[in-house]
Amino acid sequence: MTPIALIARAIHRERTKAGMSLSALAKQAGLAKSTLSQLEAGLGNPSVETLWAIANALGIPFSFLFETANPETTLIRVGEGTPVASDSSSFGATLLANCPPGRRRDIYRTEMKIGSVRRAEPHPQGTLEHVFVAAGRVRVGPVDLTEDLNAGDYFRFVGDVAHSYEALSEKALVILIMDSPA
Amino acid sequence: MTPIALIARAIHRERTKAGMSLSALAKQAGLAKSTLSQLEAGLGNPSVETLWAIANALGIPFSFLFETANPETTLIRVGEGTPVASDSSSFGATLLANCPPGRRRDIYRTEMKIGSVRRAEPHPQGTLEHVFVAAGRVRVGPVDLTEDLNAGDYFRFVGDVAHSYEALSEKALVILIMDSPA
DNA sequence: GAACGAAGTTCGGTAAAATGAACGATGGGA
DNA sequence: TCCCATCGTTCATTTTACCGAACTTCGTTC
Repeated sequence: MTPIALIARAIHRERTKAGMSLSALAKQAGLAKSTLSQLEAGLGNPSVETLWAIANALGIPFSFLFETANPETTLIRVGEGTPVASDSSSFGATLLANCPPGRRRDIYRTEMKIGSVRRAEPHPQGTLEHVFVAAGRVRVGPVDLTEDLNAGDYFRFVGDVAHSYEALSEKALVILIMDSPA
Repeated sequence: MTPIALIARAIHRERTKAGMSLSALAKQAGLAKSTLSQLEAGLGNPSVETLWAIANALGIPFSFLFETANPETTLIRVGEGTPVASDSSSFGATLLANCPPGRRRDIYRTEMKIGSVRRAEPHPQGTLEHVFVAAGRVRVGPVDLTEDLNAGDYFRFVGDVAHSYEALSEKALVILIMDSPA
């Protein structure tokens, strides 16, 4: 896979995922339409600055443009889960998720305020999302399978279907781990 | 951090790590020495093909050139970190750590009480520990480089040296992500 | 049906990235 | 000491990525 084809597809994928037109993205990124058009066509050979502008306009991390791209959910409430053996009673650990080979896990801190729902378009096939609520209350999950989580709860669900995030308390802080095929 | 400076450092870091001279890398990658020289100097604005050639010549995955990858410790306080742009002001996300290929990340929830220090023996070479404080205050890190963290803080450090965990508040809840070579 | 706006695709001009040769600096080896 | 290989940098030239405007489609509206 040539890197240009990779990026061409990534740009197109992320753009459509974001629901933006080519013209709109070009304007947002401060690029010429023609530039974007050629990039998505797999022609051209974009520079770093160009890619940076695109990633910014799309609201995605820079590295997303280079990604090649069990449908079960797991919910572990505070106090649930099997503890990992520890010598000290003042130190209890619970394994929430072990990492299968051939996967990558990107870690995000996400702050949410009450009143708006963030709908996320499906991520690439095989993506999992691990959500840990640090503070506040949130409602997250696949659109028809959302869970209400309190501080300390852990929830895992598939990210390759439409899903949503919503703060139920005034503010909420969650750790989001995007788990995708390597 | 401008992406060009990021890449400039990444190229230099990976090249020296590989023990290659600038000239040798240029020849191997099929680029002009001058091109590489300027790139490492933080001038220039490389194209994808140029970066691809460099990554290939270095024998590293393409994405390595975009990593913040200081294998040392990284501390991101609440409110710090470069946010991922979002259309919604009520939803802010920060990328704390992207996942390099060939690594596994196990996720733990850890509860700590005040009064005892947990000393951890070194883990296998190459292990990283990601610590996110959900509640309370903790002191963690390599024994001579501990950091005091408040709720919401994120801290990453190498786990292949002796390190310790200690709760500074009555209770503390942290998410621990053990990041080890696959 | 004509008129309009927004979609994405070509096409010359220009700023700039990549080249290749020349440069001074450094370090062995004969 | 001299020679010469190799290091990384600098500079004129060539190549090309990006821009802006013109163009083609495709829906929508009057």
